[in-house]
Amino acid sequence: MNNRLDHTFFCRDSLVIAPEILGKVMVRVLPDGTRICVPVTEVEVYRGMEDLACHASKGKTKRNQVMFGPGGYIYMYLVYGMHWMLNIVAGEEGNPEALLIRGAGEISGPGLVTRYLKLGGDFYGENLTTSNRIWLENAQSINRFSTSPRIGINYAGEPWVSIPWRFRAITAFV
DNA sequence: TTGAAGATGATT
DNA sequence: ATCATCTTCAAG
Repeated sequence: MNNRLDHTFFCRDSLVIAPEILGKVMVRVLPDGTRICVPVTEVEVYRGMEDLACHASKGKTKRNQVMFGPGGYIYMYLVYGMHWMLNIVAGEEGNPEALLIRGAGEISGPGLVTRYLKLGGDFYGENLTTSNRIWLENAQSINRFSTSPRIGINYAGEPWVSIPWRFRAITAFV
């Protein structure tokens, strides 16, 4: 009974994955063996070189290179000098897309999610389909969700600031 | 080598 | 509305 989501789930268009990943269960095993299981409740899609809000839009760099690989890997990065962001790489190899995890369980906010799950830079490049310390398990997806523009990306300009690529589970249905 | 700008969160 | 805090990347 292996319930873990595999590459067939992650190696698809991020816009297809986004609504489906809501409600899937993130499992984190701490060094002491403690297991934290929380459903994903909010994500944002960063999709391809043309998306000026996506870190991959300026080309491949040491920091964003994992996004250019196949889906199912973790892209971690630090913002504002203090908050680690957890992203799940999506799509086929060569197609830089990722889902920023903005909410999980009762936690709201991408920086708080990584703090709660004890995730940092050492998770950069982690393979979600084989890792023994973090993965996603299948569960019924949330079929009630809302979409809205992404947060904190005003620098990207139109149409990227307005495009509704933020997907939130409606709390009452989580 | 340097500097400006962040995919935020807590506080005023 | 402001600030903490520091890596990344592009410019010089």
